[in-house]
Amino acid sequence: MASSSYQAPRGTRDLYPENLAVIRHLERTASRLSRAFGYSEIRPPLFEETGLFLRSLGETSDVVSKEMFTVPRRGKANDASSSVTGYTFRPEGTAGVARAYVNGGFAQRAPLQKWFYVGPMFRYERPQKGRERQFTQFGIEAFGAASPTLDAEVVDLCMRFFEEIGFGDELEVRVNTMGDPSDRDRWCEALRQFFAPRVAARCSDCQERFERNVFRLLDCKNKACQDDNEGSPALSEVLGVDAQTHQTDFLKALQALGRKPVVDPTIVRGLDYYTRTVFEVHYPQLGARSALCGGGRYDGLVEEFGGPHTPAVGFAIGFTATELAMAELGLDESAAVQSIAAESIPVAYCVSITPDDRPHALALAGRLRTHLAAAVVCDHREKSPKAQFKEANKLGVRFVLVVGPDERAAGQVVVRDMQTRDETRVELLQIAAHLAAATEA
RNA sequence: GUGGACAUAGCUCAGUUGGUUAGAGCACCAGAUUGUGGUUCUGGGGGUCGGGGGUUCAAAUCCCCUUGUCCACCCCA
Repeated sequence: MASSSYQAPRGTRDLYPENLAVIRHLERTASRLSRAFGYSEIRPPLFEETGLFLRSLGETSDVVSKEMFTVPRRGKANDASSSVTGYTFRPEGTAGVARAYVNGGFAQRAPLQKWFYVGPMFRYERPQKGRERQFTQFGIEAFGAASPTLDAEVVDLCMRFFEEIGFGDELEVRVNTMGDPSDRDRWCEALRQFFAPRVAARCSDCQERFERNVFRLLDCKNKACQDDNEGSPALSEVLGVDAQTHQTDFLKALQALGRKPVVDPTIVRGLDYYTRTVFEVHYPQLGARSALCGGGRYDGLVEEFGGPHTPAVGFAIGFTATELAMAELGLDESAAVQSIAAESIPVAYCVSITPDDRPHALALAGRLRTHLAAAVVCDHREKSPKAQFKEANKLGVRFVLVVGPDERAAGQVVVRDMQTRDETRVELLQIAAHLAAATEA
């Protein structure tokens, strides 16, 4: 189908100029909002030692067990003195950022760090609606504070992001707690004891989950399995006092911020590092892939990476699903997006009448570029004057500058305003000032 | 990894029970008397009908294989 025999790798897409305005809007909003909340940008590498992700995400997680883009280490592959077996393109941002936090010595010299990042992530998955092998995430990570008010502020920042993009009441924040590690261990044990005698009667997926991650038995969509969940031990039964207090204070703080979270016990994040607060933001109309954002607290991760015990909380927003939701709500054509698209429209097109005029039109464009903020272009395809006007119109250019034999003889240029169709003759030396003034008005 | 649908021009798609040089709209390029745009009119370029094999006098159309895409499951942003 394509004229080229090469195609973009499965699960990736080319972002052409015409599609980039929406993405830029998301990037700029992320950056502006993060700074407003006191977060600074961090850029860790796009790939890390494979072991980093094994350690942080958990070897049984789907991400690690079947979705990693990994390249083997070259040369010293058999070097037993090195623990590095290979490198993996980051499937998520938290692990790399936490590693950078430890390596930078922040835990000792300035424990409180609030960081954000925007960039590509990679997962070797079967692509489908809202899911790609290379996708972009905007994430924030706040280290060094254990207070539930920080959890609430993080959720607020997340919601503010969507509000700035133009979302309204369509979004839903769902929150839950995973407890502290000891709570989770107790809960896990209780669940295993509860389900061990009955797992054989459940669906094949659940048999898998029982071995891999018992928590997931709880959100199985199979009706029979849901019924079977009746009477299973709840985390709240084994939740420690500290984690419990954290959760109630977190909810209070959210209310103080005017947020109305839905407490949803089925939110059990798939990654090992979460503790206490977990949350997701959903756009329910999106169906299968309705989660736009996932996040939570991970108080043990920094320690896991060799740093001192450091509480931390963060989230990641996926642009792919966000773009889909935006398109559904018409937000991809918002004034903000259109104004970004307009940035790449040239302000002027220098038309040459005869072949002899071409070098002069080219030179005029060149001179104007140093004086004007917006782009100035001219023809390079030997088009007729009429065709040049057509192209200028197609580009949406505001002014056409006509360079012909008459104008050259007079040391002037005809400036045509494509909106009003007014034409005025302007001295060569005053064109930049003329255009600047006309653009202001 | 499992299942389903689809694959014709740059894009969106027609193509009747297999039958002559495969079409439309949009886009692109060029014209419609003298140096000027958005409408209209005329003309033009562009397709190994995803690829390979088979059935047939004849295949875009039927069969097999292959590659790719989309959708869903698992799981996740």
